[in-house]
Amino acid sequence: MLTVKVKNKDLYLYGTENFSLSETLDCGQAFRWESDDNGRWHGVAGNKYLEIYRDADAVIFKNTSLSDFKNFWYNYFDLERNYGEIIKTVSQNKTIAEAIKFADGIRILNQDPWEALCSFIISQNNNIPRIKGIIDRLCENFGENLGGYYSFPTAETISKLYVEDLEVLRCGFRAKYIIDAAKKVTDKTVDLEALRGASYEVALESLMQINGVGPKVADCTLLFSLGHIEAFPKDVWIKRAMDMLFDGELPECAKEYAGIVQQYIFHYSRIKKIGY
DNA sequence: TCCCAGGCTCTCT
DNA sequence: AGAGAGCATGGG
Repeated sequence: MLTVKVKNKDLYLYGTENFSLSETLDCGQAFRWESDDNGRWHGVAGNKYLEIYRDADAVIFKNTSLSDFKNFWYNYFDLERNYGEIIKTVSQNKTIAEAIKFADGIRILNQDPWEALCSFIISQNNNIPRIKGIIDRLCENFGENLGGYYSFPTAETISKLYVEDLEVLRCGFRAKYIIDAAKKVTDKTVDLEALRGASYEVALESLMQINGVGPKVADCTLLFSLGHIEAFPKDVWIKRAMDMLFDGELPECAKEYAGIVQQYIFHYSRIKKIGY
């Protein structure tokens, strides 16, 4: 049972279960969060800067109003979803139960769809430090200055640019993909918001109209921003882990929650270095 | 230095 | 329809 208190402009959230900030914010689903030496996380989402950390019995949202929490962060951190129940269901499989022991506090973020799409286009054939650097430069050069931090630039803003304009990002061959995505999102060739209610198959096909968007990038967008938790992004780690642990096929009890289970297995496979 | 990074496109069978 | 090269860039 979640309860909330506001003290001195900060919001205290009590009663959270299965909510680890580090497991959630540092598992490769979002690229704009950093932690400091004290284990406090700070980042930008929804044009808002947030500092967030945990003390003995609360998750503390610094300088956050009740309305910002209710209208934005509650959904962003997927606090409505009962992860305990999902873990119970998918733990019918012993291997999944074992994997979850290593990170039972992962939550799937509900990010802005355009930001997720653009970020995962940048992520292809790339590594996390560089992905973060490119996204930082994207926001600093084309986002809005919100007072020491920058918003993620809108698709409309990017749609008006040329490949040469993106040279400051040093993102290589991905620049043309970013611009194609921005154009198709802006002119509603790909109507991102409409994909929330679309079937998984329709949504996947729609996203893959974009040059540079294949199954992996499309699945990440669907999972991390559009509420399609049945999406199952398949990267090199997951492919190896799936072959080793499940002979390539997800157990029946996990299929409804494939995307969430994917995160548990991804985390587990990297800790255990499965396939190496 | 050289290898590779949470892929995708293009080309060639 | 399946396999493999090439892609921009820079961190380790």
